Amino acid sequence: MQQRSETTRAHILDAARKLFARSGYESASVDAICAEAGVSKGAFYHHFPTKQAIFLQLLENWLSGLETQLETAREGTENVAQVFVNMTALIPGIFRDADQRLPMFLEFWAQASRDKTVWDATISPYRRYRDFFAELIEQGVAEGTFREVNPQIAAEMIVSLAVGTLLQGLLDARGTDWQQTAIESMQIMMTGLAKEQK
Amino acid sequence: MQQRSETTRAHILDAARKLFARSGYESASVDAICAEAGVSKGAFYHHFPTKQAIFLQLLENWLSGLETQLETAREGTENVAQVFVNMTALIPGIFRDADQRLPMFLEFWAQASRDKTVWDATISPYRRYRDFFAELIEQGVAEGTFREVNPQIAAEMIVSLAVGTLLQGLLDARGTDWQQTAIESMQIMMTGLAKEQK
DNA sequence: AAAAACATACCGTCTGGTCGGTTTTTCACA
DNA sequence: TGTGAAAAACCGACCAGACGGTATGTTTTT
Repeated sequence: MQQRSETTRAHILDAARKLFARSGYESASVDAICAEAGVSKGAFYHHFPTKQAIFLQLLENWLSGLETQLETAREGTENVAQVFVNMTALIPGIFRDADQRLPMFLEFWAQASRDKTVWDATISPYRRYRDFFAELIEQGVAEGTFREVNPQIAAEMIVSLAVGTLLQGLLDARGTDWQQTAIESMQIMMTGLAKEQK
Repeated sequence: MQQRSETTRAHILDAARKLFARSGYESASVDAICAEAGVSKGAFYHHFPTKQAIFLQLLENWLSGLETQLETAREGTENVAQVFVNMTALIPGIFRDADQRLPMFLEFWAQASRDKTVWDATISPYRRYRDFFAELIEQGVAEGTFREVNPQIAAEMIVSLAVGTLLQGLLDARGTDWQQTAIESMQIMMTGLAKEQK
């Protein structure tokens, strides 16, 4: 069986995620990752060709996980309002993970703006998120829930709001109740998008 | 006169800004910065005690510049709507600068989440931005322009939207007209905040 | 026994920072 | 205004250590 191999690989990935989050991509040395994982350098380079490869693997894992969560929120719903209610329920979990992952996320983006390989790996899931929300808005417009807004732009606005709120939550963790801010921001935005005001 | 000294210092700062943006904080070596600036390593360490010091100086310069721009947008205005109109006019300039500065900005935030010194330098100007918008919202509520929203939360929403839009504009530069998105997002948000709907 | 998984010693390179020396600027005083 | 010495500005060779990656050997699984 290849069980030992898979365990080792998982240990390395986990250690890398921890160290990237703690000290950043450049500062987290391969040696340190190996030490944290309790394996040798030989094992590391047996599983991953370069340091960047493990970085890309972590990126892939995280982004596809997020996508799954989003699609789950839409599953089985018939109107748009219901989807956004479901998404509100996701917020605590997202914030819980964020502390661990966001510093790494910032590095992803910083690297993506310079490195074509990282950019490719980042941009396609990101565009899928955007399209996901654009479809949702379009559906809402068709349903009569939303005004006749441009779905692409509204989708970009949603992503901006999400990213911006997460980043502020990361930076100023103990200053505010960021979950509350996320929910209320979403409500203000929904009011701005809604067709009929009460 | 200390003119030579000041010129050298300016050269170093400018070279550092360029290289940090191009290759990132860690990858931009002191040697490379010196070469770009056309000075020696001795000159570098005569003006800045460490590599991090120059990083902090650039952060300070940028953030205080942004603050000045914001305050200019408020100057001489009497109602809140006017301020936001003025701010809209700032958008093209901000986006023009962003390409050069945002990768570095991402690094600032990534570092701020780990390094107390960088965090301190980042958080206080950031809080001033937030308070600036909170005051603005409060004024709008008092004027009767806005609904009775929580000014702090609305301010956080504005900053989130700004940061998120800029980041997307950086990442997906050629995919959308981001200035247009920024303006329309702002309008949607204003509609959500406004007291009376047309 | 073949192959996959893992260990370890090692290498060339690059890094931030130092240090002793040289050049340029400043300024008190003649 | 000229001058000379102190101070500031600048130079560039050098260092100790850390880094990503490799090469070769050993253990474990198939």
